[in-house]
Amino acid sequence: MTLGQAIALRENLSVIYLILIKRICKMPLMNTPAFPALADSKVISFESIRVACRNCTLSTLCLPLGLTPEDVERLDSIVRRNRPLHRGDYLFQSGERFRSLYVVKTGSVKTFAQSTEGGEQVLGFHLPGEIIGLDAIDKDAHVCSARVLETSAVCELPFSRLEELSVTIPSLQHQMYRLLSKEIAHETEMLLLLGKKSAEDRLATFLLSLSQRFRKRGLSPTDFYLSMSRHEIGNYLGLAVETVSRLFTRFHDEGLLKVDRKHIQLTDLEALEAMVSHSPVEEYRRRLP
Amino acid sequence: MTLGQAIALRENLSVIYLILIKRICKMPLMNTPAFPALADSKVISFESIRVACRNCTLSTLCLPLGLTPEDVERLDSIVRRNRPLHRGDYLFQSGERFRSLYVVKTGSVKTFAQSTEGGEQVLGFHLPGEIIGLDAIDKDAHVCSARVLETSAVCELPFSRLEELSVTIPSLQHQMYRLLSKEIAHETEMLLLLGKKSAEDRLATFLLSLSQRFRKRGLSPTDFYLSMSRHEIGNYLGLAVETVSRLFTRFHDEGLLKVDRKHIQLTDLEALEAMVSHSPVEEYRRRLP
DNA sequence: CGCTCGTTTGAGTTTGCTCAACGTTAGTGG
DNA sequence: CCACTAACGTTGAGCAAACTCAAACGAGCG
Repeated sequence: MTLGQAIALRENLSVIYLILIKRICKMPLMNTPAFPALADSKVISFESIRVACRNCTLSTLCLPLGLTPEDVERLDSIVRRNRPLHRGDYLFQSGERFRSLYVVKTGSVKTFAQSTEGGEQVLGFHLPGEIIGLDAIDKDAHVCSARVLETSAVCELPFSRLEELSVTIPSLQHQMYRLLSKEIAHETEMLLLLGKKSAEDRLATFLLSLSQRFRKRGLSPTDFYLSMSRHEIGNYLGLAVETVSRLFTRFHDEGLLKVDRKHIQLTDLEALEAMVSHSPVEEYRRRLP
Repeated sequence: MTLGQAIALRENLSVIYLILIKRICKMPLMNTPAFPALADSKVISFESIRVACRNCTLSTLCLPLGLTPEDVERLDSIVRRNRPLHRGDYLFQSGERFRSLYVVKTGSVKTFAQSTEGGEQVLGFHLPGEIIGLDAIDKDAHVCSARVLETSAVCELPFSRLEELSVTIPSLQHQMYRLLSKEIAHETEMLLLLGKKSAEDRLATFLLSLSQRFRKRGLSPTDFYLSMSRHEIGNYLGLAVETVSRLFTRFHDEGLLKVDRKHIQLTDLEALEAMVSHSPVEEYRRRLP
């Protein structure tokens, strides 16, 4: 049971067999304290992931933010909701013609760039509500690849249609600008991370970033499962696998967190936050609601 | 005499005293093989940097790309051309309210983020035609600071007006999307650089990037002056000053380049390119015109 | 001329990498 | 259902790339 599936369950399926789920997942249900009481006898239907934008709880994170109901409807009409993808499936590969942006609906996706030596740099892990493919607009071709880390549902937004639509909906255009800008600002933070921070600082920052993103999605910020491997974390943070492993062990020993394979419990958020260096801007925002 | 000034001279001033310039700059004029014959007797007028977009040779690099003459005219009407800035002047500082995007017209600008420890991460060096401030749209506040590295002219584009305009000019909107996307793709490359590459690879990549950007601007790709200090280069590349210095010395000894203070001559581009690891996408693009 | 800043060079240190071994998990196929 | 295997994760030892500290030099500026 991973984050994406938990969200799928909570947000999109009205009725399921909890017990069935538990057996499928072979681990306790995480992040589902508010799981609705279950009574009926229907089995998971992956068709039900095809939720309209107006009913999607991710709409506050995704593109529809600030749009009128009518405009959301128009946006909804261009969204393609394909069948769920499975671990390892590609959303797109580097070099492919750019056609669509993708929004993670449930599950998680990693993006990565490849270099000639076969070397791979993980560029990001994308959680529900996050948009993928923005870097492909300029060259009209994907400059990185994207594969799903676990069974995931993804909305597809044909970019040409999105662009047409944004011509007629100024607030959508604004939202697009914000989205693109947010991505730039985020990568900027990553540059600071990779350029200046220590291994310890990097992992702490990574965990806190996940924590905050889970919180935004109404999930536990202190208790979650990682959908990516140690290798992928290390690659993302510019560290060797061994270093990541050792750091997890050390953090564990220092009482900062509990770690059991992919299951993470942040037991001392304060200490973890004290460990990372913040930018003054982040600092300022922290004091706001 | 630095790049920016050379461009200013070539592109914006119809008549100047070459000798006067030489004295001011106290070094030979670089990158000005096509310098127009000079005859008249007018002194530099910094007012003349106020070139309309339609006459600006940077328009192929900057926003007007692909716009009709009428639309360029409309874009031109919102551009503010302020007086030149001098070394160390701020375009904006982190935390400031976001009002405008800036396009370097002549000279060069560095952007950098600050962390609580007073640590500074240089995010980029911006040459003529390059746009600054795209990361501020989302939060409506600047998340990094920008200061000019040498006397520079900068066009200011009030973003609210630009946004209004882009609603009515679809090709401008498209251009904006491309621009934002390009920035993301560029930072992606930087992530790969900082995450995976060796010190040697980083400096080589940096020099080649400069080289290519100079070439695009019609300047010598092999003979140029750096407007930034070793310290700033090191900071940008995630290296210590000493490492940068040592690498320059080593590259020099290996016959890859000649370096005298800020004056760089790349004598063996091939070898330099062989040194850096390319992404398959870059590889593919390289084979195209 | 003397000051400061930027750069270079050397010496020693350290962080995080590489290599290697081993235990564990999960996926596969009989 | 279980055995097998490949991938993943942890741990240790040694190493090296790049950092820090220190000092000297040169350029540029008042």
